[in-house]
Amino acid sequence: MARTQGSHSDITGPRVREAALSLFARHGYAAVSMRKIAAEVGVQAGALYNYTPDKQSLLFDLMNTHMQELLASWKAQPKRPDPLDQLEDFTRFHIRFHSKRPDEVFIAYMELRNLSEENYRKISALRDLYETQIEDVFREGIRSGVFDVVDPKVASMAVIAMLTGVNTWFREGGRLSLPDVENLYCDMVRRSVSA
Amino acid sequence: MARTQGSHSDITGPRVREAALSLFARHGYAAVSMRKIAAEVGVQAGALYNYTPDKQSLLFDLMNTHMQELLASWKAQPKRPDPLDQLEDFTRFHIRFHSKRPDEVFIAYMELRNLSEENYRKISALRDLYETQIEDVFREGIRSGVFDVVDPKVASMAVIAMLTGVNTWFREGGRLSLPDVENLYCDMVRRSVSA
DNA sequence: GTCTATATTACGATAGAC
DNA sequence: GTCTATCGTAATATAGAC
Repeated sequence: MARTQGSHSDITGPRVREAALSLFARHGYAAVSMRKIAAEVGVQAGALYNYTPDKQSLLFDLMNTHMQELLASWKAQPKRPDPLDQLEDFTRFHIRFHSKRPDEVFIAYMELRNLSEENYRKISALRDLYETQIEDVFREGIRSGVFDVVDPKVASMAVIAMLTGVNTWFREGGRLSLPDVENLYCDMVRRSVSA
Repeated sequence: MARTQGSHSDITGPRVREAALSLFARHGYAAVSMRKIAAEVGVQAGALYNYTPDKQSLLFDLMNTHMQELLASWKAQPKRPDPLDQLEDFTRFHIRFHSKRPDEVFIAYMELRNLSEENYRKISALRDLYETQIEDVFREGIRSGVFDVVDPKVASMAVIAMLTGVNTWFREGGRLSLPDVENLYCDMVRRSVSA
């Protein structure tokens, strides 16, 4: 782990972010010191400040990058016309995207309160934007009559909570494969809101 | 807040727990110092150690009490014979119990990683016990044919995640009353698993 | 039972040498 | 770009006076 002197700006930068991601996810932002991040990277604590102005920015960058990628990924998906298909697509997308990034997801949900006020507002806005993606699907499906949903906002929160919960128990190589899980949740989600 | 000297063992004890509960929920276990808890109670930091051997025990006590009360409360409920009714009862119970204790719930979900290994095992066992309560309902309903559920374990995790998610957005006095929310979730939960 | 005082350790961040 | 060294602050926990 320990290294002697040398210049590695192009390598160290990403490694700082990776180390922070992993340590924040495992122990929590408040419990992880800059010294520990530095030790994981293999540099001294002072060297980290070549890559981030402070610890708070490190946290914000991780959460912001995650949320931006989440939104961009969803918007890049081909959109099928039937709201029932859109709901299935969202379900599979959400499970797949989140299961591939357990650390990012964990941080995005657990460390909101450790953001500065301004940073919190920015991340919250991105979360709201993501929630309206599925909310809009519900509204469209209510209008067209394929969904029997009284409150699209509540339905959105319920479905997202249910899907995000997969990350708390699913492990690759366990009893169920990821496609198995996707199919089970597609079934439950569709039935919970179908007319 | 600050007080002069005096003996208040019967009052201070609960106040220490209350202060820790509120502060841990708002800022996170790792971000809250014993000094801040003491300040909230109105004593000096050293005085806290009359009521807890250390900070870790304070966290464990809060989580353990919460989980014990959760299990005892559910088991004290009258049990109706039909699994469909049991599912509705569980849904209403879970939402009601959790919405009344937002701080305890928040800590129970967010601070697992700050428990010592031994304490983590104890809390985990209590969580498993709670999860099997609804899992057993599903198994019974599958046998009797009222549920169409392929995997009762997955269905349990899905339903619990969905219900616990209510705490992230529901606020008393908002657009919806708690009975409104209960009804909406009862509907979704029942339909997601019914034959 | 609570206080003051303190031992010991660690924190985030910065300065200046190389 | 990274190092060593350090500033100023705050952490958990304990000791002994009242």
